[in-house]
Amino acid sequence: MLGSSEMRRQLLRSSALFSHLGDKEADAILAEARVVNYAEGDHIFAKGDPGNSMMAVLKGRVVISNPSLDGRQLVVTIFRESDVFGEIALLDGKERSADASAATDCELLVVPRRSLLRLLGQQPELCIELLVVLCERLRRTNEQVEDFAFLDLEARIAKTLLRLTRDEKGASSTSRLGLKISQRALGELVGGSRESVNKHLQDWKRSGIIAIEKGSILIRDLEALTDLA
Amino acid sequence: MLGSSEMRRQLLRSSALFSHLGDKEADAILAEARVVNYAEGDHIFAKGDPGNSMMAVLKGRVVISNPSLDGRQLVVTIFRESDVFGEIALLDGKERSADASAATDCELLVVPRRSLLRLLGQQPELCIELLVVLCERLRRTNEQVEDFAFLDLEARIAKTLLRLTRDEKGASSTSRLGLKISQRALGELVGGSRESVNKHLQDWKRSGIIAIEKGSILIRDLEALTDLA
DNA sequence: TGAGAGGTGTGAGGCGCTTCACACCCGGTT
DNA sequence: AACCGGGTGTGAAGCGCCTCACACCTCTCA
Repeated sequence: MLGSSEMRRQLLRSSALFSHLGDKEADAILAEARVVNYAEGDHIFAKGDPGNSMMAVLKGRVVISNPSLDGRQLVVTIFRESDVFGEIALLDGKERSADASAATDCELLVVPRRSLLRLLGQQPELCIELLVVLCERLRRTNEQVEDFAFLDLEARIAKTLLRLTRDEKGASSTSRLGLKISQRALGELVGGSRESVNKHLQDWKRSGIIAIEKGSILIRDLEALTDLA
Repeated sequence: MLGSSEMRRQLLRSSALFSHLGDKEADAILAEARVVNYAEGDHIFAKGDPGNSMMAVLKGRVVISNPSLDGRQLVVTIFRESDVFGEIALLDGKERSADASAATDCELLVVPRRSLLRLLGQQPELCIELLVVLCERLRRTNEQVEDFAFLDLEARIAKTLLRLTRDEKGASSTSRLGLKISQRALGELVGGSRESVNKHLQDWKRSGIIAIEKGSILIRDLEALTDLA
């Protein structure tokens, strides 16, 4: 257990937000943060909950989604290792603005509101780092609004398909661009029905743009897909 | 001109973001900021421009909109006195993410990137203030995504109608809730066509929810409108 | 082995919204 | 006067997407 404290620092710094922290600051956060495990499907927090903590993903996937009155759902984002989420409610002290649940088994670092606020007051650098994270978030969300306003379902599917394969296979060296996702889940990502998603995928399969095998989607003509988006 | 420096500080502090600044800090910003005037309809910046400044609205209205390829437009927000905008591009140093133009004659305080960044590093309080502003922005944008995903055009019109009257007449004491806006502009706000907007307004007029006179929309049954949204 | 759950494929019908087309009204211009 | 541009009102046609309904496939579990 001797190396444990250094290991924990490394863990913390694997998140973009905390990557520039010195040992002292890292320890300050770690002293008050807890590591929590969730099993696939677990509820992490719900829209409307008081937001008194922020999370960093250490392992696994977390989906952020918005419930609608009639039971439908819109998946807003999927967070992975080294991402940080839940900052909004934490910063302004209001309610959580969306649901979060574990898409896979996962491990989260939970930072309580108080600790982080105190640290932000002392660490302008961390503060600026967080500003940048929020800016990125804002750009993505703005783009989402734009997409809903201007793009039809087909284009939105194409776009998110590309995005998903991009950051899924980011560093890995898979020769073929493949993607394993249920059509219902894809529908929730793009704000469409499962049936409509299926129909577009079938169209694309017929034109040779994609192939579907074993519940996985393979992209055969990346260029054509990019044109659609 | 003796009182000018104190007046200028007051001007700066009228923006929520800068309201807690001390004299020294206020002067530091003011020394490098310029006041610029725009006439109604003027272009302030365009999507894709390099973002090397941030603006605070001192007088007038600024519309932030997103252009689409086919010439349509979506109005994202309308900023007014004491609002701040353009922080995103400033903070991450990338391109402007939307168009900005003057909805009325207006007066803006333009803060250059360098000055603000330097100040942010020295002033944790300002930094946190800015974080809060960004959080609010994010919440609004998230809600917009939600609205596009779940609400039909009618509900979106109802909602923005309510919002517009709310913050238009915020402090003023107009007995009747009225609103002067062209139906085309309303369409751009809600992401719909001018014709569709008109048809819904006519429906509402027939049911006595609103009245239309002289190009102005009067809300007669606020409750009914709230139900629709 | 059979039942049930969850994912997939596909057609019919319907609703909401867009586009197009046109008519009307008003205020300003020449 | 005649004329224009901009805002408004309205109907017809069409398309995109949704819902509903149903068939099929595969995996898991009793």
